[in-house]
Amino acid sequence: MRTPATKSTQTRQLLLDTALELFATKGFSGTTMRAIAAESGLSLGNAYYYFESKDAIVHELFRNLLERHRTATWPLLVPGNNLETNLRIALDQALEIMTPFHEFGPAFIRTAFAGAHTELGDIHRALEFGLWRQVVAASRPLPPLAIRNDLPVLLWLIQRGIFLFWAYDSSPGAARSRRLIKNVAPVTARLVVLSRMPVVRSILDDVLSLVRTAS
Amino acid sequence: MRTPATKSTQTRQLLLDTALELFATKGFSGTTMRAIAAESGLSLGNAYYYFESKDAIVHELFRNLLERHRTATWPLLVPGNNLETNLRIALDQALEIMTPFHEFGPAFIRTAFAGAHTELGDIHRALEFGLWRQVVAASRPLPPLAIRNDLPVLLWLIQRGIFLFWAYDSSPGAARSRRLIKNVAPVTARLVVLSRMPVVRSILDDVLSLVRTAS
DNA sequence: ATTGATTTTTGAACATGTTCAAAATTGGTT
DNA sequence: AACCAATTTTGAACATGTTCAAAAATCAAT
Repeated sequence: MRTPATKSTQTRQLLLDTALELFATKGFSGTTMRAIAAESGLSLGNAYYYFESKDAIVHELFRNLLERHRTATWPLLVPGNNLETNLRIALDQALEIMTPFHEFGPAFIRTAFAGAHTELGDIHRALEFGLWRQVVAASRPLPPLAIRNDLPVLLWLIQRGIFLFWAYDSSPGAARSRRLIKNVAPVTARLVVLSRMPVVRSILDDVLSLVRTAS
Repeated sequence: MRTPATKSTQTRQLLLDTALELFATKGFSGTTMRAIAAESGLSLGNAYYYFESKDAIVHELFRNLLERHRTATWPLLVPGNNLETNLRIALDQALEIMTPFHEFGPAFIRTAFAGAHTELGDIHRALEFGLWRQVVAASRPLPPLAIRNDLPVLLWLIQRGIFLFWAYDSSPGAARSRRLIKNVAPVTARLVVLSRMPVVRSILDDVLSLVRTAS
C-alpha cells in the first residue's frame, strides 16, 4: 500500500539503486548523472524526471543511511547496558555505516543542516530522535528523572557535533573522529550523573533553553 | 615589503576586488568566473592563472571577513565591559559583517571546517583565536584564573557553533541566529562564574580535553 | 478501437567550472 | 640590440549539472 510497485516507482528505485552502487564504488564526484542514467539504461533527461538534482539523490542516500543506522543500532541496545555503553554503541554504529561515504561529508552536512525547517528535515529529525530516545530508555540505571526527557535532545546535539567533525575529518581512517567518540561517551555519562547536582542541572537547563531558542 | 606591488599582485588584487564586488551584488551562484574575468578586463583562463578555483576566491573572501571582524571588534572591547558584554559585542559584530554574505554560508563552512589541519587553516585559527583571547583579556572582572587560559578555546568553539547555525539559518533576517546570540552571551557568562565550583570545573575540564582530543 | 489527456522518455541544447597548449609579454643577460 | 627564460595571457576545448520542447508510450473514457 505504501509504495505501489507501479512502473514509475520501479524506475525511480532502479535509478536510486544504481546511484547508490556507483556512489559506493566511484565516490561522489566520480559519479556523474550521465553515468547513473546510462548504467540504468535510461537517458540523462529521464533521470532528471525522477530526481530534480544530484543533491536530491544524495538526500535519499542520506535518509537511507539514517534508517540503516537505526535498524543496526536498535537491537544492540540490550537490557543491562548503561548509558555510556549505549551511547558508545550508537555513535560507533553511525561511524561504521557512514564510513564508506566519508567523501559525502560536506554534501551530507548540507542535507542534514540546511533542510532543518522543511518537511523532509522533520522526517529526518524524527528518525534520529526516535533512536536517541531509545538509547536513553534502554539504559540502566535510567538517567535522573529530571533530565530524562531532555537527554535525547542533548545526545542528538552531541551526535550532530561529532557528525560535523567527522565530515571534515581528514585524519587517516577518521582516527580523530574515533578517538573523539571514545572519549565523548564517558564524559557524557559523567555529565548525566552529575546532573543530579543543582548547579549542573541549572547549566543544562540553560543549554536546553538555548537549543529550544534555536529550533 | 609584505606585498611587493608588482604587476602580478596588482592583477591578482584587481581580480579579487572585482570578485568581492560581484559577490556582494550578485551573490555566490550569481557570480560566474566568466563575469569576474570580464569585469576585470581579463580572459577567463587568466583568472584561473591567479586563482585555482572559485572556491579559492571564496576562501580569500572569508579571510578578508575574518580580518574585518577582528578590526571592527577589537576597539569595541573597551575597559569596563564585562565578559557578557564583550562576548555579545564580538558575536554581534560577526553577524553584522557576515550578513551580506549569508548565501555563502555553506561555502564558508567548507572553508572554515575543511581546512582545519592545513597551513591556511592555521592562519585562520590564529586570527580567530587572537580575538577571543582579547575578548577574555579585556573583560572585567577577569574570569577565574583557573579557566582564564582555556576560555578562549571555549568561546571559539561557541562561535563555531553559532556560525554553523547561522550558515544554515533560513529564518528571515537570520532572526533565529540573532536570538541565539542574545541568549548565548548571558548563559556563557553565567557558566564562567559557576566555573568556580569544582563540579562545574571538572565538567569544563572534560569538555576541554575533548576539544584537545579533536584538534 | 479511437480519441484525448497524462505520464514518461528522449535528444539536443545551455551554463558554468576547469584545463591546457600555444601565443604574447616581460625581464634580465650578453 | 639580440637572445633566452620565466611569467602572463589567450582562446578554444572539455566535463558535467541542468533545462526543455517535442516525441513516444500509457491509460482512461467514449
